[in-house]
Amino acid sequence: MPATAASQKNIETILRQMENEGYNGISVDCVIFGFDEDALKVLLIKSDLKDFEGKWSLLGDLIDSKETLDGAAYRVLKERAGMENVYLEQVRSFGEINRHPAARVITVAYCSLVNVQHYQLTTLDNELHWHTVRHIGEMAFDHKQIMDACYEWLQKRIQEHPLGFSLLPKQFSLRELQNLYEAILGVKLDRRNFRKKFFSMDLLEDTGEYEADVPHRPGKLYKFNYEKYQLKERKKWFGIDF
Amino acid sequence: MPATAASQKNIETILRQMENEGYNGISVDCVIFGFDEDALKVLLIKSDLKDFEGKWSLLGDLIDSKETLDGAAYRVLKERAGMENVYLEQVRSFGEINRHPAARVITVAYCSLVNVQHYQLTTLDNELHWHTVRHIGEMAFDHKQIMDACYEWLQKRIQEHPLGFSLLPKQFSLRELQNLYEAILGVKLDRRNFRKKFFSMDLLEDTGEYEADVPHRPGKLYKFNYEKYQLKERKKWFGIDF
DNA sequence: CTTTTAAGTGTCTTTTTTACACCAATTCAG
DNA sequence: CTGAATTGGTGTAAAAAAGACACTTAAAAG
Repeated sequence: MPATAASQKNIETILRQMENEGYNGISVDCVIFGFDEDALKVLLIKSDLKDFEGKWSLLGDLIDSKETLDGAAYRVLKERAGMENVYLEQVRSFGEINRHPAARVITVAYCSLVNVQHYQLTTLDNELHWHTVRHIGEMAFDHKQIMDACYEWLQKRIQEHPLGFSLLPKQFSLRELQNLYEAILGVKLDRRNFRKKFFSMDLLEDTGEYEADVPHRPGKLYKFNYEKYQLKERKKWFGIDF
Repeated sequence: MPATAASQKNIETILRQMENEGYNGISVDCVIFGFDEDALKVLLIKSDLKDFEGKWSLLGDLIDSKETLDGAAYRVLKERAGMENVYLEQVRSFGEINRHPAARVITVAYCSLVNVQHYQLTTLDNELHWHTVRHIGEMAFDHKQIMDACYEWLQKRIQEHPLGFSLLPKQFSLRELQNLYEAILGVKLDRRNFRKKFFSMDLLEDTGEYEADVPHRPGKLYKFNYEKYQLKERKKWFGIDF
């Protein structure tokens, strides 16, 4: 039986047979971060393995031999969370020998950031939930370790690439943007310097509109100018520093 | 037949059988960069596959189900190049469906930097050679693409971590250090600013000795203070910029 | 109309980066 | 022995970026 994308029923059987034949399994695991109520969340699913009953795990599956790594990651996201049009990036692979109880499985971790509001989880998926990153304890497999690695990757990545805007509505206030960065980076930033920095990058476009339904002075709404960002040739800059 | 570390003779047979049974293979490939005569080199081996006769390839092998990813990478380096005590880092995985002609093989790329002088290749290994990175053309498999990705990774990595010192003798002049950075980054750097930057990091230790056998004024020799580097707590610094 | 909350703004200081030029030490060629 | 060639070693000024910091304004809630 090939190591194909398997239904959840027989995955343990497949893995055990694969193990007996001396093969390695390969899977992808998706770490989907979302942002809601000023806190960073991550999308987890109840583990379907007896060994990890009650524990939470990442969205993953074995890779089919007819799909690419990226393809498998997108498929998992669609099959297990109904998510499409999400931008995934590979973080790294994890290959400790006993990381999976049933067999030797090497996994490739993928990471993404989405707007929680854009992906209302169907109530059918009551095994699928957003968890506040700060409050997550033990997880199934080595998934805590994978999630931590992805979180560190994200903190670095978001400082160098405009990932954050996918977590915000199309139009957002600078407060929302700053809350997002503070939640992900885990620090407080100076409001004035934050604004100065973003305005100097010249990638935010004033929409002329204002926040509504806030119990205080409403802020201007901006949108991110992706075209301008694409045009800016990536600054190769050489700042040796360690 | 398990997907174990296989002798070169039957690797194609193993792969074909694995392919027939619907399994994915997993390999590691090592991109070993070295520095010699002011040029960046990479260690390549003649491909052992008929499909790629005469082409150069990275040092790689299938992963055994009883070894970790890192372990496999270190084993490959020892078995195929006789290298030990090398620091390897995982870069990322490559999983295009047809990247290997005999079967579906996903590979995890590892990267390192070594001092070419420390690893004289035995003349027995006349299939193993250092190649100037700038001059490399076509390679076997998707190994050119992997090497390019590792090269980009290296350029970024060396600006944030003191990888470069493993390519230099224990004691080195600032010119040697600068040549190294210029070779890897592919740019010319201002000599005075380069020196200022490195001295301000306070990680170079004056040995009191001087270069010898140079056809010009000899420079002071320094060594890198790894202890001091370890002590410096990693500066988590928040400089949003893209 | 008072309180609360966050929006919006500007300046000064410090740090970092960049640009740039001269004299000194050594080898080599003649 | 001398001059040419080559690289070592140094400092400063200007520009850019980062960091610290306080007050007025707009809206909502009571």
